Amino acid sequence: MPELPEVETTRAGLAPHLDGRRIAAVALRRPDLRWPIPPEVATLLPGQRIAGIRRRAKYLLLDTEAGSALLHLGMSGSLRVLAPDVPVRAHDHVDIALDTGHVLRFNDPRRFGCLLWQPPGQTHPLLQDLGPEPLGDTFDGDHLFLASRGRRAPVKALLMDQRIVVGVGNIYAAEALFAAGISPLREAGKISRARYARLADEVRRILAYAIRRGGTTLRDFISPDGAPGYFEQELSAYGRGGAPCPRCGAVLRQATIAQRATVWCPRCQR
DNA sequence: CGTATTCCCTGCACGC
DNA sequence: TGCGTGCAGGGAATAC
Repeated sequence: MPELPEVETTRAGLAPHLDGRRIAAVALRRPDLRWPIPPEVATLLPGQRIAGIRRRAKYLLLDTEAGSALLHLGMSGSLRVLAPDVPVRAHDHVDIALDTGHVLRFNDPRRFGCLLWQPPGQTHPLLQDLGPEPLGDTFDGDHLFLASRGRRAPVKALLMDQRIVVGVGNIYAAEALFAAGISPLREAGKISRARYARLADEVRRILAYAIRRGGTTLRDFISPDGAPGYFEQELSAYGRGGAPCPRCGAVLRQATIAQRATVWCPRCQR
């Protein structure tokens, strides 16, 4: 499923095919994904030149002078640049045809994704309250430490709160907490500054690594497939409940924390 | 305000 | 083989 590294990899893969191109046509096969697709997407985008494609958190913004298309891949969405003769498949909800003849196609079986509109100079409400980028300059251990004071929720919930820091989903929260040796159950407000420094470092390291890996397998976006490059066998904790801890061999525990399946090592993570 | 719960949707892995 | 069931997930909406 697309997490921040997959979204960033998607952005990087699409950019060479989209930058500077003119949009020839927009085809909406479905009027809604998670929310209704606003009319501007179909009425304003055709004829526009693509100034660039940006990422903010797990959102992608396709910028034009008329405004920006705001996309989220949800958990099953994908964007591909395809040759014009590639047949439409199930769940191919939106086509954005380019002047090159290629088509930017949005496929999303579960429709947790969205396609919305952001007028020029405005910030969409969905982007309004987002926290800092984990790979940006303003995210570090002190940020987590200060944001966590007074919080009684488990640290895993804090880490996945997009108002605190963006882009850390269930997989990377589990992996970062494992790497930092912090129990996901620990009360966020009771964790030391030093331990948050370690956690922030691990978040950055793991996300950066995953982006590097994704980048190697998603190079060619003009192709019918291309799976995300973060392979399951590289995960230490996520999805491995009941299996031995890769560091100490103890049986990894699994429980539901903040409504999400969570795996951790009861010996390594305190 | 912070925290917990519910819901959206479909594909897939199960068990019978 | 085919059915039913439960689960997965981001994050907004809702409830406390």
